[in-house]
Amino acid sequence: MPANVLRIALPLPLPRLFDYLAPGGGQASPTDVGRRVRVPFGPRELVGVVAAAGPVGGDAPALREALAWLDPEPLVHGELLASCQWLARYLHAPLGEVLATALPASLRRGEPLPDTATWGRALTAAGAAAIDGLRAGGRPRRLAEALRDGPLAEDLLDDAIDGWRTAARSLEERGLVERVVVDGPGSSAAVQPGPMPTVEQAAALEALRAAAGFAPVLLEGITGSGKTEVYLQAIAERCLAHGRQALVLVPEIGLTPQMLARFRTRLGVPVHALHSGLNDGERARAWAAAWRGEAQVVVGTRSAVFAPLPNAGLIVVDEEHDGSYKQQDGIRYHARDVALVRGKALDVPVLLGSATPSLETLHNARAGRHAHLRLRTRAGEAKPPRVRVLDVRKRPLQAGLSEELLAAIRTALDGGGQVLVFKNRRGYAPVLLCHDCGWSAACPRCSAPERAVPMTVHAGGRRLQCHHCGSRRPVPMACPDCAGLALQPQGVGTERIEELLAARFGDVPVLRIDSASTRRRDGLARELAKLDDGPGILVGTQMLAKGHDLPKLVLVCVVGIDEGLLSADFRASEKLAQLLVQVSGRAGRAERPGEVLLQTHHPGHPLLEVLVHGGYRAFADAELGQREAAAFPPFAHMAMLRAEAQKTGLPDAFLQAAAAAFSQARDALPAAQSQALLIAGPVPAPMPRRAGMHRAQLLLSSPGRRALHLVLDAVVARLHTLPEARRVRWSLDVDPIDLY
DNA sequence: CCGGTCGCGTAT
DNA sequence: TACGCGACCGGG
Repeated sequence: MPANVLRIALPLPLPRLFDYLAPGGGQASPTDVGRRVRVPFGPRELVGVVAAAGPVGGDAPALREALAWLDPEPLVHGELLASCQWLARYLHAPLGEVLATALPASLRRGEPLPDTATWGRALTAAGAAAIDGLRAGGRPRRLAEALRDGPLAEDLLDDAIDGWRTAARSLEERGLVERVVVDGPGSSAAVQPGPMPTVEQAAALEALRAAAGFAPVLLEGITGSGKTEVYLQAIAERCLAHGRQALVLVPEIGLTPQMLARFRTRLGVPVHALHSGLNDGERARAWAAAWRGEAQVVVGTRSAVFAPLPNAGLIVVDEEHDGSYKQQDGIRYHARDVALVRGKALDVPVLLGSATPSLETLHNARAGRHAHLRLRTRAGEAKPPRVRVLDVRKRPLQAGLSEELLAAIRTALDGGGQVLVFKNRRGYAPVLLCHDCGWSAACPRCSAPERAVPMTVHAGGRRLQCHHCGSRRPVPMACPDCAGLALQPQGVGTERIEELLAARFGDVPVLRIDSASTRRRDGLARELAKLDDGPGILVGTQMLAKGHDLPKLVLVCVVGIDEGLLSADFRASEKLAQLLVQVSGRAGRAERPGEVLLQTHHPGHPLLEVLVHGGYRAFADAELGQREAAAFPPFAHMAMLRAEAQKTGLPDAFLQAAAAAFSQARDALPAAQSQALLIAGPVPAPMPRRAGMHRAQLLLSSPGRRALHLVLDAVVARLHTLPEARRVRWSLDVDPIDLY
């Protein structure tokens, strides 16, 4: 009988650890905790992380031996392992799955922690002498000239010269260029000084300076007030001056390049990016650089919250209200909340920045759990935009745009300005309707008998597309029901607005921004470059609400907010208010004040009234009052159990069994907690069918977190063993954002 | 989750 | 009598 075993977390949806003997007949020791191992698992092999090592109980089953160590020393250890363990408990998810989410793909697969040297190119002596001999304007010449002042990192060359690798290869063959190790990604020789802090920025920095150890801080600053300046200063003071690491989370890939560039030029140290635009190798390298403590500044999107920080000094969560921080599948963590947990474990301040803080964060600030710093004035000359609500009831609309709106666009363009038009519907038209018989195109995989899901018309009216499952087909020539030829696109999407604006304002560029154009690295920046400095129009969905500065933007038109005003989801108003404020903030960042037009059929809607006259704060106050009255988050804590299956009835059967288990666990609570904990459902999901699956859900809600988690603790392990669980795909979402 | 096995129904 | 598919099961 072995003295010690390895207790290993494996990436499986099974809520337990698996015991193995150490590889090669070696000893298992507590110092192995955090090392990855390759283990046999049934007929296959998996990569796991040692979660514990120690003696095993007397009647242990025959254990298998792990195959091989993958790390010479612990990889996920100390604070990072503890935070992952906390997260696994909080989400009621297996540790192995949390660790798999936390690790970059290549490390999850078992590859070694990569080398972190940054490679670049340098001119050889022969190369320096040969520059003038290279064909002027050619790529090799441009590359050689770029390297004239010294070696450059590969990622900087990526930014500077398209297709430089081919040119480099030919120059390398001729001995003119060589591959060398350089300083680090984007380390900039010349550090640009920042502007003088405003009075408010100085006050915020002073407050941050006073923070010792863990301190959650809400930095509420209107658009243009210079939150980023505060981040930069705080990083310089708290981290760089003391050789400590800063982690900066940003919402989306779209704004990462600009933010990175600013951090690089201002901080003068290597800034490591961690976002979805990187390939596996790049990601693992950035993670490794953080692990080794070499990366002083890590800027990344959601998953970067799992970057190891052996020498942490500060965590920043920019635009903390942003929905992209919540992972919506697999391990459903919220990066802002994980950042707070890590900040506490690391004993460093966590700076949550936003112009429109989430109600959760505002609530925490009011309860005194977070410090609350404000930036109320725009830095420099910039003036806040004028916001006007356009009542379009009974007005004629073209592609959903009123004459008044079109006139305002004309005026803005004539003044040399740029215009942004928002519409929260992609595609040409949201519905294809037969004018003869009333048939409309519905997605066969997402429609249920009780609820037809329309397919959206795309490609200028030639293609149908389902926004829920992605299926596509051509628009039929004739109506499938009555064979009539009167098929008409109904409603308005961004494509149709683009079509109208292009026809109406043929003298200026009209750019439609969609997910295709922004998917590529720097895609959005490239598209926006087409506008240049001249007048022009941008059309897009809310993805345009953030990112890239547009200094020439003088007019923002928001159309189609009426759906948001009427939505049943309790978070819809919060999201809409945040969107409207963020969008409005994009207008008039330069010397001229911008204008925002909100086109609506509900000009008197309380949300618009409060927002336009009182601003986001007034809205948030009112909304928090309503949430409290209705016992919704942040005044209640929720967990959503979702299930789906090909066969109808199975999700409901599973959730019925789960509801019974929850109800039993609830009865074991003290009476006060028991009565306050609500079990709602099972009910069909708001989309009862999606991509061919039948879906249902069960919602738990409790005023106290304690009671909710006691019940989850008691029940979740049992859910895995329910016979009904085997016949469905189910998931648990603690603190769900969307209740669908 | 994943791969393996078992049992049933239909094709041969 | 072969094989394809779904249901079910165990994994250390």
